Amino acid sequence: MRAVRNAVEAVHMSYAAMPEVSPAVESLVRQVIAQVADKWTMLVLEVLEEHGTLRFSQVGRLVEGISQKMLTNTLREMERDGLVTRTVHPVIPPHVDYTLTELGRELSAAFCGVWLWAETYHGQVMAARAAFRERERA
Amino acid sequence: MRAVRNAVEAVHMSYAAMPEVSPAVESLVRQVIAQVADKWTMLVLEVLEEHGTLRFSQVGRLVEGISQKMLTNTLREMERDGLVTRTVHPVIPPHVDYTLTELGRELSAAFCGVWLWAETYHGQVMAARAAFRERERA
DNA sequence: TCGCATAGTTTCCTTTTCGTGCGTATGGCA
DNA sequence: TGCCATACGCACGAAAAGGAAACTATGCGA
Repeated sequence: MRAVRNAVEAVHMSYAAMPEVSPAVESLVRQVIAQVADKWTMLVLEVLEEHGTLRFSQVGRLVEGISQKMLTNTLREMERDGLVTRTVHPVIPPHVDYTLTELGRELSAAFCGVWLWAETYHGQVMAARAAFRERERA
Repeated sequence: MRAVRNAVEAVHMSYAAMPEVSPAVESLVRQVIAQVADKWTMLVLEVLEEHGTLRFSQVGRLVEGISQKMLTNTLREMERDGLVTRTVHPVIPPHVDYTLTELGRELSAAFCGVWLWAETYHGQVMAARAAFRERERA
């Protein structure tokens, strides 16, 4: 949080001088972040942002590596948190659509920075890992 | 990835027309993201960004809720990935400092968007959850 | 001489996570 | 008369995550 304020206000002010966020809000935010920063959530968010409305199995194919169970769980949680809307067409065989809500699209945009970072620096991360392995072999 | 390109280029172009990232790079990026989006990593990143250089136990106190074991693991992984530098002062009792690298600071900045999102919208998330509980009680 | 401080490591144990496989409803197709 | 397709829910078990506590080394102060 305070890190966020830093970036937003773009200043080097004394930390002690900054207004404190209430601990309750702080813990809520942490909780929300911990859930939302989940690996599958991020990936589902991305494919929905990319492709718009998708069916259950389409998401499953696009995310790749996710099991049906985790796909169900992830989509449920995202629906619960208001990130996606779930539309059931009561036909047989079943047909269910998922779409990002405005909240979901905002979150996806917020994650862009992280995706960019990963794209930009994953080479450096790999290099760091190689160097680390070298060092610890001694 | 393509979502990132979208944001960066700020266009509504056909997805098919966009240059594809190689699957190898794609999977690397996913792997890096999955590791880096870890709950403890994010929190450690935040306190180090806030406070600059910190000792092991200082990080432990500031992160709050983390066990010694997880703190060790998290810091090791972050060092391995080149996010922090670890400086050992060979004295007794031991004294070890941790500082964000440039890479770590960049990542921290990239996460700012997510922190901001959480701060801005956690109320809406809570509301969505309450509404969801209502709905499923039927 | 006792024990405290520091940054871990290691062991043991519990909890959580996750994959796999099976069941389900039913209209349409062979 | 089967059997497939779709979007799950459920149960079992393996694997991993994670917490608690003990143990390390050792100079210094009481």
